[in-house]
Amino acid sequence: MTEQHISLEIAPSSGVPIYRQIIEQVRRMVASKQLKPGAELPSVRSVAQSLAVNPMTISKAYSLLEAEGVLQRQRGKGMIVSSNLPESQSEDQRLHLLQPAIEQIITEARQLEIGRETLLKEIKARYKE
Amino acid sequence: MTEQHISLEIAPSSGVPIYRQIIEQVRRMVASKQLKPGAELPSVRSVAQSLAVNPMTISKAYSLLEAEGVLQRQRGKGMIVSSNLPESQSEDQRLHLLQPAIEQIITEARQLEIGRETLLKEIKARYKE
DNA sequence: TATGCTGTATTAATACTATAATACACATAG
DNA sequence: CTATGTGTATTATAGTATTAATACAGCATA
Repeated sequence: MTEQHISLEIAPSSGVPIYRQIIEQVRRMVASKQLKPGAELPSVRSVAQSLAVNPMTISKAYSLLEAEGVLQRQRGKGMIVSSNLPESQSEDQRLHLLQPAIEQIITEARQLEIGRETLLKEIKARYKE
Repeated sequence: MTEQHISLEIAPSSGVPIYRQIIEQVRRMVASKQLKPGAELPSVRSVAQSLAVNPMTISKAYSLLEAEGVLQRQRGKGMIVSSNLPESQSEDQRLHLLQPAIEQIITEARQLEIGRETLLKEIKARYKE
């Protein structure tokens, strides 16, 4: 079964549609090779159950990821990460996927008049690796 | 007229409803006193025009902010920042409003396997104050 | 008083998001 | 073959988001 045990999460009150939150998470995990080409994704029904959402919502996310080329469908089995993906993502390329979040947090910090050093200090404190 | 010249922005492709983006920005500017109690907000129609959006969408945001107590309506004139707001927001309190964005960017960085130092360096480079 | 500015209400239409309950074709393990 | 597991399609329903075109009441001022 090769359980990858990846965990998908949603922020119910964020305003971002559930299927989009799923898509973005899978995209990031594929880009970082936490999900390698050929890896199986958890089934639509299991994700739906653990997130307490409708299976069709997860199916929609998977379908769009398939259309995007990130996933491949295996009839009767499940979804796997595409085997023919653009070459290994360098850290610079992955950083590109993080840009929107960086722009967002800087905008919010500016509007809150929270200076750069305070922001950096806060992230340093919260980001345990 | 006391033009405050505050600028509201939206990210059309973010999935977050426009009226929620407006609400969050105003909340932050009020918390940081960039919008002080009594300050006039730009009119529904002017914001709608500059964002190329329907006036009712902005009106909805303003109405919800009024219900929340952040804004007060002046019939026939416009919206102003409430005069009886909870006392001055300390930086700690403002930092609280930033927590969701911090959680979000750390989650994304982890999924992209971008380490703390890389993240900090990138923010430092982008945040010019 | 007339003009022009506020926010808002109304009605209608459209689109998107999500849920629920079924059903189907396919694959695989027993 | 049977049972169970894939993803997906269908139909119906609901709530939300957004737009459009009007209209109205209140305020300010020339």
